[in-house]
Amino acid sequence: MTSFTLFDHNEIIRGRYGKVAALRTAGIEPYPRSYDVTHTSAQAIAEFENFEKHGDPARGDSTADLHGNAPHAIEVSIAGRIMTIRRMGKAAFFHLLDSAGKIQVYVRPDQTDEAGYCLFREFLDMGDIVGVRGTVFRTKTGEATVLAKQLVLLTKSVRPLPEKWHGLRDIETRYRQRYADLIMNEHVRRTFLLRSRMISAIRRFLDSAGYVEVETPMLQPVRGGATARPFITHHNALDMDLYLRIAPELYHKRLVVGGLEKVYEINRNFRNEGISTQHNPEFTMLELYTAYWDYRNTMDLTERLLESVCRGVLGTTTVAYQGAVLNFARPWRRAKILELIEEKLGPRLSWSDPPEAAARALNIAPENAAGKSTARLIMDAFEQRVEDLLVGPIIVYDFPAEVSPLAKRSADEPLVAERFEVFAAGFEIANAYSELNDPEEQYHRFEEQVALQRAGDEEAQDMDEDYVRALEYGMPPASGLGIGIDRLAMLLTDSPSIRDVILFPTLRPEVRTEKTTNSNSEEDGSEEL
RNA sequence: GGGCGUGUAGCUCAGCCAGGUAGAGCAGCGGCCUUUUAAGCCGUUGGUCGAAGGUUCGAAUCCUUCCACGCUCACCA
Repeated sequence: MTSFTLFDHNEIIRGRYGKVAALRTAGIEPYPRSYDVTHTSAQAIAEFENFEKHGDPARGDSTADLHGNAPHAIEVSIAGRIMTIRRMGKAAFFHLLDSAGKIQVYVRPDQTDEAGYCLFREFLDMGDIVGVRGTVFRTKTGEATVLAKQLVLLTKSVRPLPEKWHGLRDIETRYRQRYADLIMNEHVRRTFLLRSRMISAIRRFLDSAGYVEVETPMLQPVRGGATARPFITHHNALDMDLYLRIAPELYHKRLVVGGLEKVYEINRNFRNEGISTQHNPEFTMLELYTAYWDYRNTMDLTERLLESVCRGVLGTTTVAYQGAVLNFARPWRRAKILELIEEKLGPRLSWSDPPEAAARALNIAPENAAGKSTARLIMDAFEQRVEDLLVGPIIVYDFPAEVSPLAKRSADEPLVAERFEVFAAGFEIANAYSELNDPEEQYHRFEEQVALQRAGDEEAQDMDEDYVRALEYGMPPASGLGIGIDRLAMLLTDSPSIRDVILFPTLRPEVRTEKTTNSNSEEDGSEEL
């Protein structure tokens, strides 16, 4: 039996370890090194169906018959995990799962090699990974099936798969054991394949538009580029605290100063804030910057980019999300925040209204409005009462400069920043602006952030003197864009939670009740605060 | 952080309201079966009922606390 104890070894697992030992005794390696695969499941089926339709014109055609001995049958070598087994006395069918999907295999003693047949009879279980070489035929129920001529074990599985009909449902187990989730749930495999294709499509679009992909620091001495609470870590050799980045923005604009006129990065940001169906502590952002553009140009780019990604990934610009239908075909509606406030909530406001008047018009109780600026009051109302109503995609623009410390002010309205966000299905998927490149004004805006920090705002940004120094060299007019990759993936895969599009979402550590070991030496009664 | 909900066999779930020997299906194990599709048929093993306290003659069930997860509100992207 097994010589070690681990996790929750039960009767089934102990029995399977027994099989591993028995395999070795029988001279069969349970974990061999490699296998020569010629076809995926999908390729094998496609090739067979093509053969059925057209035959082999060069040599006369025949599909393999019941006994698999037609002269010119399609021969394949496939590999994958056994998902279901139907044993019928001496013969059996099983389904094999590989990266392309499932394919059925037929084993019978008069066709399968003796070693392979014996292996199947004596040792194989659901979950095992095997290699099959054989010919493709069609069963009497019409399924393209590989008649196994040779069958070999590639990896013995010792842990039983979840139930074959209901699959793995428990949400916590699905996130913690994503490997089991991926094995059992086809829609999960599809979701993550689509996410990967989506990111590829974005890279293709930007690469062909002349953007340079860059990598900028994750470990930052100064926090900036967004309003958010950071994670703090420590570097031992330098003996200094560092922030995990909340945004790469300030580094990208340094690169624009340096003459990289079109840059982008698709990478992780970290924000030490709440977790929800739309928030994971680490999440993936696309950020890009274009010299000589303002936010109008970036609006156009955003539309073209997302339309192209939808077409490339879904084959259409129409996206069905949780019952809503969105169309990403250009052009999208564009509306100012104040327009939408009036349209959805009624009052016609101006950024220069006194806060008391704005609060009154928005029906905000005086105790909730105390000390807040007009900009803050309007943004609160927008975020709480308008965003959810925006099916979109819609470009919402002209945000208050007060909440946009890195954005350029509007030429004709100094309280307003040239900034827009894209909303789709009620949540924000993009944020962009004309970049502030006046070093003196940037310095003063940082000073305002520092003042907010002193007043207790944990999300306010740091003064970044090196960034101001870079602006002093001169940054060309430029416009940047950030797109939340996870949220875009949610939209395109119709996923209700961000955790459905992140392979390993952040979870509390699993507490294991250890049945098999007794060495709880760390039991020291130390208390968490 | 607040509110609501969930946690029972490896997996999917009953049982809890109205306390009285812990159940089913799948998986496993032993049989039968050479074209099955959740294969079928016969037999059978498997559980500290999330954890710890309490009430009770007796707790999966009632009470308290704690843990994990989900939904939701607050905060954020």
